[in-house]
Amino acid sequence: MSSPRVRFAPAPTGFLHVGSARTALFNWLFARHHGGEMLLRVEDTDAALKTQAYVDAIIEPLRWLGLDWDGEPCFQSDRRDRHAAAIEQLVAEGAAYFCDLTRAEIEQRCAAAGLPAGYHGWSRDRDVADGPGVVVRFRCPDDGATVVDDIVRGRVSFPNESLEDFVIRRGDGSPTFHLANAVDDHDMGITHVIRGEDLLNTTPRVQLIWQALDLGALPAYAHLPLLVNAKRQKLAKRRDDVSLDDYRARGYLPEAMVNYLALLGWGPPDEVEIRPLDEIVELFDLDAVKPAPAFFDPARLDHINATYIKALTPEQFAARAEPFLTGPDAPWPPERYDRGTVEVLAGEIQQRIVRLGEAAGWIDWVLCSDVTYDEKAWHKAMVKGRAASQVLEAVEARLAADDFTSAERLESIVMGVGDELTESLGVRVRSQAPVRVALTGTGAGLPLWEPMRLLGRDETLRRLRAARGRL
RNA sequence: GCCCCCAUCGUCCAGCGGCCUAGGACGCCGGCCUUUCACGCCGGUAACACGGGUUCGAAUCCCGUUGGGGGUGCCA
Repeated sequence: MSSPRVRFAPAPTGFLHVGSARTALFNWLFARHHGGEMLLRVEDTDAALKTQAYVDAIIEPLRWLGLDWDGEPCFQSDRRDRHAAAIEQLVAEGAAYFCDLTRAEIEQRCAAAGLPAGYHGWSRDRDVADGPGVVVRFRCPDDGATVVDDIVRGRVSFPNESLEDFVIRRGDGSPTFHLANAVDDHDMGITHVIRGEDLLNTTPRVQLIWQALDLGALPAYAHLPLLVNAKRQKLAKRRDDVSLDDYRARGYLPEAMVNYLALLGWGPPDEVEIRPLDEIVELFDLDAVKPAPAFFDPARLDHINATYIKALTPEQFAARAEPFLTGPDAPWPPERYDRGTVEVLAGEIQQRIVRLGEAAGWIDWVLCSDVTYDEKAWHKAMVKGRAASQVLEAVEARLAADDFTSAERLESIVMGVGDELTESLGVRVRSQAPVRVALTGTGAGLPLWEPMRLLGRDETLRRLRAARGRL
């Protein structure tokens, strides 16, 4: 294939939808795989949508994902003159006509004529004059069929009689997206239109406009399977978790998100699913995309994200987790945060978290100055647990004599107390549980030894004494 | 209502007429490891929606049924 050119054409809606992100990704993968170009076109035919905030809401998530585009972003609203000229041409040639009917009037006419709801070409022969509030409608053929050749779906045929004369220019003079789409795709030299299946039904309209304008060869089309929720409905803003930025904020890694998104509707032939992007670029192609809708499965995303987090080096992890460990939501005073501490504990944290946002919950006891006891854990280890008081007393005494330079030694000291008490009392004594509750306030968490060394002798002893005093 | 799309384990993907006693991954269940929680490792569970064709042979091709979804705007 000779250097294709594709475009990602989102409508500015205030955020980037995961479904849009997947569309952007597939366009990008296709372009990169074939050494072509991907352009970014903001579909703001409704010019009110062209604000910097709306545009940033698209661009920033794309950058975060690592998807780049060629040239400057293009705005449909900047091309009003070109669209107006195309509309004028269609009217002049009789391919489109003016209409001044309101929705209510259209319904009345349907009812009066005993026809089902719809447009039925009501103004075709009314010779409406152009003016404020008057729309332009495209005259669709009454018979025959419009065929869409789709890379993912094959040939899809739409009977023209099922197409209504649709609006190509609104009452306020702005073009609708069908018109703008055809004109812009042509003018930008787009060779492949890759978008969601929800737009498949609009394609005959765009093609009809294309032909009426005599724009030459049509681009190839590929309609990607929809991303759906657990109930198999199209992912929607109102009911589903669809904002890409929200995923970022919770601590999903962009490379994990991209990897997961690539797997919805496509799979590598060798079945290796978690892999670097450059390999995906190499393996990806549109003819391997499946037509069936795909469930956006948070559990699978979690697994992939967790896998990527585990693969980070301690330094990388500490750097990437930092935004989640500093800032106003951090549970510890800012001056107690220390990246070095995170690096030392990174490996242990990485194997326990799914999202970066969970990191704080595993190390708060190391960075906070006070311990908050979980009462259930306290009861289990200190009240029901065997010989808690003796364990704490012995551990405290032996730790007082240690210099806290070796986590390994700290471990053997604490575990040794348990073993000795087990021996002398003749029952199994677990020394770790009461020490853990004393130091961390909870019954489960990171291995204690390295954090103890980091905490230092004074703080460790202070916490042990505090717990003993509470018994 | 009308138009369009879709149909392999619960989920995502492999399979593109014989290699299929249908493969991998997630999830789930069980075991091992472990003086916390996890990770890791091992094992198990589970699908070609149904009915007709075509063919020596069908998960793979065709038709129908059923089921699901999308569209049906002066949104995109």
